Amino acid sequence: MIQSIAEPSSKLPASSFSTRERILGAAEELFASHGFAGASLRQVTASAKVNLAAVNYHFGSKDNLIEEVFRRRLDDLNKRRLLALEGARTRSSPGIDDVLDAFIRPALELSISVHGGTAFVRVLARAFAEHNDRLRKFLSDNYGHVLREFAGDIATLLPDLAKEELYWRLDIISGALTYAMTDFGVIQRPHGVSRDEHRERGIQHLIRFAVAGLRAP
Amino acid sequence: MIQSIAEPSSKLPASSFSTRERILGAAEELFASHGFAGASLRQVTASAKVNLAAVNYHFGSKDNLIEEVFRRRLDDLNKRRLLALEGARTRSSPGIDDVLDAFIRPALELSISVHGGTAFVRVLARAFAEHNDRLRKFLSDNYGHVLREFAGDIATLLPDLAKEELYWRLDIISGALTYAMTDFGVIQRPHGVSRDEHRERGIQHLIRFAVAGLRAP
DNA sequence: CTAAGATTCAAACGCTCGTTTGATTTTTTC
DNA sequence: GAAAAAATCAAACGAGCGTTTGAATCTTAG
Repeated sequence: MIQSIAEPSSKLPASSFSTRERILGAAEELFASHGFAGASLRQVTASAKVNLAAVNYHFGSKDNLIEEVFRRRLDDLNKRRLLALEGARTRSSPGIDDVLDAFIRPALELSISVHGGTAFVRVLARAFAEHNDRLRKFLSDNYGHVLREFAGDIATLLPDLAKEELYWRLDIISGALTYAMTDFGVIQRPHGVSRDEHRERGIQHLIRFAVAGLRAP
Repeated sequence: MIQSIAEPSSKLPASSFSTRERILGAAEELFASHGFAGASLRQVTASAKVNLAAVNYHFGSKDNLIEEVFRRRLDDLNKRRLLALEGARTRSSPGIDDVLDAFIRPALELSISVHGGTAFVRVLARAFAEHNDRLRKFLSDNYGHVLREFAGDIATLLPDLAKEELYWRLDIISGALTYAMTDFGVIQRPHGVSRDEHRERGIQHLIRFAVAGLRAP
């Protein structure tokens, strides 16, 4: 019979785990390059080298698979961001750049160090473009409290900045960060510079830019 | 017989013009909300109240229709941006904010004053998320020279800023601008503030943020 | 007015989509 | 090692996809 979908983390036989993970990895890659509607389950299962019916068996539907692709990465990203923020707080006198770094660096590390992370960041950017209400609510639930946490810390560091203004600027930074991490831009990667190095440079530029923007009069 | 697709601007009977425009408008709206793969030609033609075959008759294919949706708006946007830049140049002593305004304001005006402009901006954001090579080449062809024009002016205003750094920052601004204009963000529109007013405020914040970011040490 | 051309239309084409089914194989449990 | 449960599989389902066709209708020009 079909196993419970409601508790995906309940103890699963090791054999099924492999199939599940293979599907998630292939889906992440294909959603990144073709979009949610553009990537078919036949492409996904072929790439994952599993049977077509495995998706509906393990996830119930394509929509649930999409959601699971997000959950797997976002849970981890949020934990790392909050951990990095804790680290910045315990520093002697943390500056705005420290807080911003705690926000940006985990996303950078995800995008370069985690296998499949590059694809996931592109999936995330697609999610922003989707005005799909279900997806937005899901992201807001998994994302909103982290943003508020960071906003609180920056607010105490910039006491003269109006709350509304601060939220606007953090929102702009989020957009620019998403954009910067996905190689959307027109900037060509120079010869002799690796893809990871190129992205690292982009983030350095972004942090400098963002700090100055936050401090704007 | 089927008319030439190669010259869409050649004199067309007025009657066909109406059908063409209705298709473009409906496609723009549906591509914005469901994506290029997610919106079907049957949805488009139903929304436009034209026959299904009209799309292939007037545009040849779905891909050509997508391209035409971009061309219609981008030609105009680019003209307005370069015109605004000309205006800034003839000013007595134009500052960075004047140049940035010339870049951002036409996009803002498109998104609030032009019928369908809001939808188009969302379509544009989707195009960024698509790594579709054909689309990227098309956008680069229609967009690259304008970006270079603005970069040149800002470079003379910030002579100490390295070329590479400048291009990075302009790229970040482009991403943030696209993001800001599409209501991607998490900021809720306050009660009593119209949608247009809300977007106008966002742009004001963006310009202030961007000017400070460009001037970053 | 009439012939020619441009446009619209209903219908169908072959294809791929997400999902379901029921049998079969593998794994777990006692 | 046999019964139960979980997982995999090939095959098919109806639906929707982009595109094509050929006839019908409308518009234009001589």
